[in-house]
Amino acid sequence: MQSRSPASRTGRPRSAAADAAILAATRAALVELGWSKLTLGDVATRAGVAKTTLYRRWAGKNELVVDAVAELFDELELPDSGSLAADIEGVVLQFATILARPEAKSGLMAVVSEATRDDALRERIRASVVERQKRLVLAGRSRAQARGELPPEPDAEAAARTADLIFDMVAGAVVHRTLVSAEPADEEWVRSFTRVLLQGLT
Amino acid sequence: MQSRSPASRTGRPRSAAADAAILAATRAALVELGWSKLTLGDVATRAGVAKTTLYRRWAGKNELVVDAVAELFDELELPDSGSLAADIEGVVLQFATILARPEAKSGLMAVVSEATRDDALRERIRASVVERQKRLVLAGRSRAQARGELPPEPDAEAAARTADLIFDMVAGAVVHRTLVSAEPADEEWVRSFTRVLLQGLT
DNA sequence: GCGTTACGCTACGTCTCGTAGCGAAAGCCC
DNA sequence: GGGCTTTCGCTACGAGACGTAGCGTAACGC
Repeated sequence: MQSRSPASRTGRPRSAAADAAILAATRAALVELGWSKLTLGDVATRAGVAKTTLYRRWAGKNELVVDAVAELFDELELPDSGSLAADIEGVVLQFATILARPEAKSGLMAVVSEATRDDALRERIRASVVERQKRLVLAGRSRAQARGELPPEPDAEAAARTADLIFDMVAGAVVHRTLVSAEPADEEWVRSFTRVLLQGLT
Repeated sequence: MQSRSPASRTGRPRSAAADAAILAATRAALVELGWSKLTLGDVATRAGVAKTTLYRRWAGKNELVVDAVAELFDELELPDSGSLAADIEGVVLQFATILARPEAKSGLMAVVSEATRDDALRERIRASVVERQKRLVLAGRSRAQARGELPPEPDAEAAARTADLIFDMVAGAVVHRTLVSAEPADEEWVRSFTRVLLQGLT
């Protein structure tokens, strides 16, 4: 969602239902057609809105798909399973499950690819997907430090670097396993991965 | 390159120079235009061939870019630096350097995205990029095992699984760091990453 | 009711796609 | 050299998506 200018309190308000319908239609189109064959005209028809309405809210296909996919990851939550290993396994498995869905698979990588030449788009992805879910890493770590499973970081900067590294390793490995190797990131794989990661962090 | 039927020994042979020119033109177009704005007509013009010639050799944009990008990774080689940590750091840094190039960035992720709905394309990627470079993991490991830095695997199946896991972790982390986090995978980052990975494997 | 903004609809020029058809060129074999 | 086969360059084409403009209507706040 782009921040509409807060001064605009007059006139007909934008339909929130239309936003939801458009994003849902985008995901449905991603499932059926994939990124490359998805057209904005088709999305508009599915959502029951005019094509012009769609263009008034999003700059293009890229921004629309980022918003549609970002919602998928909001259902992630950190389980409170008592041990760091189980916490990581739980979150990684959830992440893998979401990423296995076709709308996430074909949508996410496509916009990441586009973002290599579009700074604004990359920032949009970072803010609405990555930074939003980094909370899981931070919460899991502080919980583990309270239990004494992880050593405290020497300073704030090092803590941020480590969190970034963990995020890159977790997200990267799951994405590569799922999309490139095209093998399921199932429980057995998650256990092996967690063991390597956890042993490396202590 | 698709395997032309070996029985066709008659007629005018295909120009090998044209193949090279097309792949080079594809990389140049990826640099200047990126994936989404790259058109096959433009590539043909750059390469100095007719558009029809291009369609006679490749099924479409996806296959062409896979071949063009795959060549980039052939320059990877395993340094013989004496220790496993230095070997890994060297390869990861090479990989990161290649991936930082714009033609690799925008091309690779785009075809991976397309491959989520195209089994043949995914297999093409796997064969010409992933499987081709997995040699580095295998060579590095056997060398480290000979030096006693890594324990021998119990059986062949477990060895293959571990190799796959390592590949997913290395490639995934570098890709995520470079493309999503959009931070350089420089020497400092590579050292941190290698430390975590290596400690997790022993 | 009045001003303002969002909406649906239609129409349009532009671009890329992928293919078809043609004559010419470049090899092999006799 | 002549014939056969396949590739090549070129042109042209219909199809489809893009993104925008213009218009009349609908929905809100004051």
